[in-house]
Amino acid sequence: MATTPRQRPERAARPSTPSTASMPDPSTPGATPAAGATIYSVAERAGVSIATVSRVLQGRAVVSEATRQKVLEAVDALHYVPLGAARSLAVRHHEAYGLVIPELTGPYYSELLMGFETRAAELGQSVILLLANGKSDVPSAVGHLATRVDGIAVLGSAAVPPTLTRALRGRKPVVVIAGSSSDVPGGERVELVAAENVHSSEQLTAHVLDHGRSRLLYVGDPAPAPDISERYAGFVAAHTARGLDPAEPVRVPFLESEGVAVADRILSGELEADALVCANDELALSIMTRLQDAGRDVPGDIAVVGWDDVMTSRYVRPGMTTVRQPVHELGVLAAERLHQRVDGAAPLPAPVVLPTEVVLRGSCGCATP
Amino acid sequence: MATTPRQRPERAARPSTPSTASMPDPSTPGATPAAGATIYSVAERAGVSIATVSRVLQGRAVVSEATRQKVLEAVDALHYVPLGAARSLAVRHHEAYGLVIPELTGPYYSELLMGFETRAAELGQSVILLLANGKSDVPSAVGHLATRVDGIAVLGSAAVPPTLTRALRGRKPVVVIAGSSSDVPGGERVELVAAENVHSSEQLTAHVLDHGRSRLLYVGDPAPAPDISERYAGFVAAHTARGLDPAEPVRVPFLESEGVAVADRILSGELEADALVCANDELALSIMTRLQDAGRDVPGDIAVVGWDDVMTSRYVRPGMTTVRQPVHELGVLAAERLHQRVDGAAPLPAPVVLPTEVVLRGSCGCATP
DNA sequence: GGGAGCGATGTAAGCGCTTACACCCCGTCA
DNA sequence: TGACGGGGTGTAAGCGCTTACATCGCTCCC
Repeated sequence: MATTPRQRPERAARPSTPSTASMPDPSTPGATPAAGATIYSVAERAGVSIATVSRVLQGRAVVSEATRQKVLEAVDALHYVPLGAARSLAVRHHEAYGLVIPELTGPYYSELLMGFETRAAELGQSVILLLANGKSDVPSAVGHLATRVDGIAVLGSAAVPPTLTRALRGRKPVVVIAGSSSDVPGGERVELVAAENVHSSEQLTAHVLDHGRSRLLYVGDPAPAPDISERYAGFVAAHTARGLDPAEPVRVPFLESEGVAVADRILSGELEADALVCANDELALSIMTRLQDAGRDVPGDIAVVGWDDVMTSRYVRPGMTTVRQPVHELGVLAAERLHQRVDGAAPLPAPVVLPTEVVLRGSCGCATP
Repeated sequence: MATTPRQRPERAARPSTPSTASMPDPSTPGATPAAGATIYSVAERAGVSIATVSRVLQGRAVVSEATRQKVLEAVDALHYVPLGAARSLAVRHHEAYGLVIPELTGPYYSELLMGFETRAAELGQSVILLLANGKSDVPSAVGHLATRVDGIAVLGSAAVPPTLTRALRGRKPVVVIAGSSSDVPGGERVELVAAENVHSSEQLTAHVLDHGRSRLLYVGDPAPAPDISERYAGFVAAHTARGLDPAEPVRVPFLESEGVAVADRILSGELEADALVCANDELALSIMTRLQDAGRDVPGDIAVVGWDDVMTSRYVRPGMTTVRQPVHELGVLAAERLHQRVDGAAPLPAPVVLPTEVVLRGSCGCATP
């Protein structure tokens, strides 16, 4: 065998830890080295330089078939697993995108995440997930995330955007999902993707009005979430269009328990309505069930509609009338935009808005079950 | 200003790209550098060495308050975002764990993921998510994941385990969630965490039998998923314990549409039963709804029970009798174990099994709504 | 008054990759 | 027959951090 030049001539001998006799000597031939193999050990074993090993592994440079085989064998024999961090450092890309969402209850976030992950994976990017709820210091968590990704997608409702830009310092491309432009203060490197809200909410509200209902209540708090306030705007618009006076929203958090409370306020007469337009399906479902359990007829006595089209909305009777959002596509789009941006594309000047679809079932008064 | 020694004396001048005039000169004072600030620029601006900057940022070494302030100011002024990859390389830890699950439909995976992410975040670790379904080459995806994490948690049903160990080459700690020991071939660095299945399934089945039912069917395919086959084992055990003959499982995939098909086979008389023990709630719910829509009485004519206790199971009437699993805890536990293992702990020799809880509602024949 | 001791900081050696560039060896062609 | 070209490989310079170790002033105490 030709004298292989030391691959890393100056490399000091590993600081010899006063090794106990029980530690197997990594250099023992045949023994699996306790610590991971590196590109150096692979190169040495294959009798080539580290550059060649890298070329084989990256697969984007010409290497003779014989050499390739030698390298692959060495990789296999040594159980070589490359160190991603070293590659990232060298190529100056993390090859990962961050996704920040509040939590993962209900199908909305899951769908979004699946879309995002799927597209990211296709693009060869890993996904690092950050759940904002329950974190005491979200900005610093996002800051830490920024440390390890090439771009970040954030849900508008994640309560991050205001502080986000500061945390990121405009350093990385950011895509805000289902947020409003008001979330983008400096806004240079931030862009928006969202599902349509105002129009479909107006449409849904108009539909309920068409059923002859006149005292509609909007249930859910528009304040914190931009998409909810857009939906309320649609609710208002539908009223205004017919010269009606929209009621103030019934501001409650999006919790099943809150829905029950709202239903109780209706049952007690505190709240009066013949139709409820709810900010999401969870709310709508818990209200409807409570009303029914108390003997009220839905939609006979009171109509109830929701938003999101969760699975349960198909199963309850009457079926819940609601609005389906292209959530999966939203996730795909976010990943896609991030990729473009990392590739050097300029941020889109205007938000991308995906269309939604009103799903009519029985709870609004339609004849469908 | 004292002559600051060049921080990186030998550092060659950046290979001057034949820069077009349109590119702003990064060195222009006041201008935000186009490329990210590094620890060097921060050190230079603060008039200290990079070591000091690092110390301030890591916060675990004594630095005088004055110096700390100078550094923090520089960090702020330059919008410095550290490069995680460089840190990872230096500290020789990715500070991230991988989680491999099939997909994200239903609350099961979401809960698991939330538990995992929560605990991982507490431990200062990022979570890289990999959805196995839809990936054409899962082993290579897992291999790539292994490149960037210190340990991996995999769902037993993710169809990964058989190939997983090979992909990882025993290089990283692995925790298999809700898998069976048979998933662990070489098994050296792999350990298992799971929810109890056999006993609670036996208990649930016995409960249904106690309602006076005698012709029970098990719906769902035990073959691919270890947890499902354990549940079927419990079904069998309950029968055997009373000298009854358990029916062969009705092997169908876990899809709503399949549930509808099963219901149709019952309605047509092809399948005969007075109680259905379903592998999960999705199946149970779609079957029950279909039967009801066709005029059958549940539980009068036929009882239906599920597994998982999804949200819908609380909303349907009758409520779905089911089994609640400590899914969140499973996620927490997986992250916890991974952390221990990365810390040097030995793999647990025996699987950790968390208890589950039978939730009785009306669909089994109980008086509860 | 001159160490010893210590807090604060700087120096420099890596961490394990990627890749520009140099080089070598042959086959070709003028 | 020698210049040329090009495929295949090696050399070495980073990528941006962390951290062991060296250094530098001080204060403190004998």
